[in-house]
Amino acid sequence: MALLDAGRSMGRAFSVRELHAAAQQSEPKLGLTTAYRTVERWREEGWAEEAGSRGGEAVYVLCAAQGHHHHVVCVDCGATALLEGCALEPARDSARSAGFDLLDSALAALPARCASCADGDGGGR
Amino acid sequence: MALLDAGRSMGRAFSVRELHAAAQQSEPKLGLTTAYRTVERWREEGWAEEAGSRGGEAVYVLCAAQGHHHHVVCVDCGATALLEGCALEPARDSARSAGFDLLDSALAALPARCASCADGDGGGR
DNA sequence: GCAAAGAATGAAAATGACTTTCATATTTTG
DNA sequence: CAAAATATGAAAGTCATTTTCATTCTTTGC
Repeated sequence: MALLDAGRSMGRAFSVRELHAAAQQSEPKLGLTTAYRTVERWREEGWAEEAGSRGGEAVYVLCAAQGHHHHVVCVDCGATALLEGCALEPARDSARSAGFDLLDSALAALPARCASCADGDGGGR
Repeated sequence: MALLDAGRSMGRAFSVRELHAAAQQSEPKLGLTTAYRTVERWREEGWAEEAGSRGGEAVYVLCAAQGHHHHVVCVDCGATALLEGCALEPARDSARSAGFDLLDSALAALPARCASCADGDGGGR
């Protein structure tokens, strides 16, 4: 599917509209509605995670790994990295002792800033 | 200000619309626009943090503490708790070694589920 | 093959949160 | 008290996301 190729080839977090634009280069008549529906399905099936929003649009990341893992996502340019190990365990313990269960699903993409965006490079995007 | 009273008295995360509805009980002609403007200002000034969204609406928490701290927020009922210590330091270190800086501002409210919502109580709200 | 049933698609319309605009009221300041 | 600055609300506008609905691909059984 053109959308999947497009998603993989951008290598960073993307909004549905960006994904749609990229996919249209190989599949010109692909509709925006389908892009929304497809990303939603990816999310339900665990292939993608919502990673906050940029400029009013929700952005998503394709999951590199299955199972328990966390990404870090640059809020400026969308660059991502996979975190090693379970860096959130201490937070989870702390939450548990307050009577809460951290939601891994919602924490799969941690907002951050990558080095080049921090430098004011403007990064990519 | 009626909005501040309303915010404090709900004791959980709230959307702008909920805050507006609550505040209107004591100030019937208060407009929704003002509620949006006020919450935005709270956020700029550090009195409130955005805590994700529920049902398409952004939700906010009033900050109990100033400075470095993290809340945990139930995505179902909006209940909140303040986490002790710097439970996110390990995650920050892990991110740093990948070349990213975690954004505290965006992580001030960690999505979770409180005990009563996990039990299927439906919690509050 | 081939027709009926089901799923996927896209264009256009609808929804709804949030923002802007603009004219009015309220506060500040001298 | 008048002039300037600021806050307010109603209505209109914006824009991402969803729905609707008619059409087009896929199945599946025969």
